[in-house]
Amino acid sequence: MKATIKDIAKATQLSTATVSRVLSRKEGTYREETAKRVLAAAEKLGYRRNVAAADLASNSLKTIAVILNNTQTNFWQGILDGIQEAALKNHRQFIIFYAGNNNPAMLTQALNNALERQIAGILLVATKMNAEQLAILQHANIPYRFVSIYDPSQLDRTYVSSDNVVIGRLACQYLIDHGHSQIAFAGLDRSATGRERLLGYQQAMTKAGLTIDPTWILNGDYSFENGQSLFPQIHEADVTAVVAASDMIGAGIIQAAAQARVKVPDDLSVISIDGTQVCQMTNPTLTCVQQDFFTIGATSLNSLINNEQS
Amino acid sequence: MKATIKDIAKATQLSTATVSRVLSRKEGTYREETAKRVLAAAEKLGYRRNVAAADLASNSLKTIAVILNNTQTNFWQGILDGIQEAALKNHRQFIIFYAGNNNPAMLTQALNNALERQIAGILLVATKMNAEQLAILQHANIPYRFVSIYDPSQLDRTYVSSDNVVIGRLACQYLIDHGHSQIAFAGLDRSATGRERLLGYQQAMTKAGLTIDPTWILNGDYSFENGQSLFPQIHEADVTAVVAASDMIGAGIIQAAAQARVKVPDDLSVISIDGTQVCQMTNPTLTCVQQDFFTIGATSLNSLINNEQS
DNA sequence: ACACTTTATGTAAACGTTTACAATACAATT
DNA sequence: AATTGTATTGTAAACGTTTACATAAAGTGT
Repeated sequence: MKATIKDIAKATQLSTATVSRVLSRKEGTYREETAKRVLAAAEKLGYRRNVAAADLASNSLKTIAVILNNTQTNFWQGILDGIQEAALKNHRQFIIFYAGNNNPAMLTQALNNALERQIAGILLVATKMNAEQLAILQHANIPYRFVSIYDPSQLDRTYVSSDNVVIGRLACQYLIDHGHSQIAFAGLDRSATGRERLLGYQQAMTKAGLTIDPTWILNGDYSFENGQSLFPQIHEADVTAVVAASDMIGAGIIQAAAQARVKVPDDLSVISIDGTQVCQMTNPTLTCVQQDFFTIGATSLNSLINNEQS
Repeated sequence: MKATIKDIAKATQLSTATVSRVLSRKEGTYREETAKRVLAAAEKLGYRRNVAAADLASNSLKTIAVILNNTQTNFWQGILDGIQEAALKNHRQFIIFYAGNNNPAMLTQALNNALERQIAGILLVATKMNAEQLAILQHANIPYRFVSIYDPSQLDRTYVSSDNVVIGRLACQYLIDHGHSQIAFAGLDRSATGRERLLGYQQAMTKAGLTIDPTWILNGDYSFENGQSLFPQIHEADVTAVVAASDMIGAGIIQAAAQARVKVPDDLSVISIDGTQVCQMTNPTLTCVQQDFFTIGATSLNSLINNEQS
């Protein structure tokens, strides 16, 4: 039988109101000595606050929900660390709902589970939504942010990500600067994220006076396997270099290249986008355009709570 | 203003009790036709269940908390997928609390946050606890399981993991079978997990009539960087092969070996423990003893809910 | 026609907090 | 001495559900 504030009230001969005030630190509404008695009793009884009851009573939503989609790529950690730091600074708690591995049914479920809780807002990490899910989200009338991956249908300020046009441009420019003129772009998905990176790539090519062969653009899903499976097409295409849409894509390409005895970077240069630890694990190591996932995570949380009314 | 069952009751001219019964599917207590009316009204009003209130009223704890420690290794995904599948089968929800990157303060916080919610039990993924945290956990009088990494202080049945002795033995035996007799063991931490794997390694060596030089045992923390930094010691030690305590350790060793122009596997054989995707990203790819993370995750959840009274 | 069972619904208390408002005690001011 | 103000505590309603118990209506068997 768990101890409640009533038990503490009884033990200290105080009212539950006073106990509550002490326990939720409503400073200036109680005497130091009273606080000591209450805290001592709480400690002794092994009291633990019941957030559900508290939220229900106060009708104030403090908790942030994070929906985590298990993409094959691995940058959650940085994003979560950023979210955590920002949450700490703002005295917010966040809880994570797992949406499985790009599984629409699980995502719907995670979304519903989150919305059934008393929640101040939702952060969607690496999440792609279908129309139905988007409708649920918008209907809920709760602030949300797409983090790192987002869709073109999103309005202003509902997503937080790197500047993907710049990223695409930087990656491509790096290869151009190293003397390449036939450059593929591999592993893009059809989200706005993918499209913008592609745009950056196109800008860099155009600015350098280079033309792009349509066979150089290879769609995908950011995964390692996808990188491996795209390699033959890259190899056949008439290119000397490739921008990989993620580290995982890059690693997959490098691995498949090694298998096919194609030398990287001599026969094929690879640059990837993300900058996770994966870049150091391949042989040769991957050159990359780095995303600051920590900042993306922190920014998304801040943006969410500074604009909760939205 | 969110819709509540009261609103639905008003709209349908029914009592909140009946609405509640329909909404929580207490079959056989209402007519089909009533259910239709209720559901229609719920839909129309955009009703969403308030889990907090429901849990509070029913006093039944359904939600499982998962505490996720961000180790440098990357097997969460498999474990989470396993937990998710088991949760689905048992009609349970789970929510994840992030404990940061091996950060004791964050872990304490995550633990407290979890305990403040209405929670049926706790799954601790890759979590190492200090005495204070363990005391909190045990004091809470809630069932829990350590998943994959656990401490020797844990009692029977409070952890779910691979058979780490067997894993250590298998890894070592593989190398022995391939003709090695001087075998190092690198990257072990001081948890029971680490110790048991070491024991398995020792068993295999002893059984093969081989003696172990103390300099062959290298402690660590399962991380990629740790693998890289251990390489010089492995190189200096008089060994032809090494068991890496994790894929990350293995990848680190391989990378450092490549840098040092030591040929793997000709000059140094490496076998790793885990079997994550990382094994395919190195060059050469890593041979490994595979852990079934999915099953570990699923088993841990099942074990938890089948023994909740504990 | 009777008692008895079954089915469907309603009434109201309970869960553990928070908080508006009321009440008290005491000090300071006039 | 009466008044006002301030600091501290208490009273009780409210949050959105669930559920034991009560009730009513309809069906069953004799």
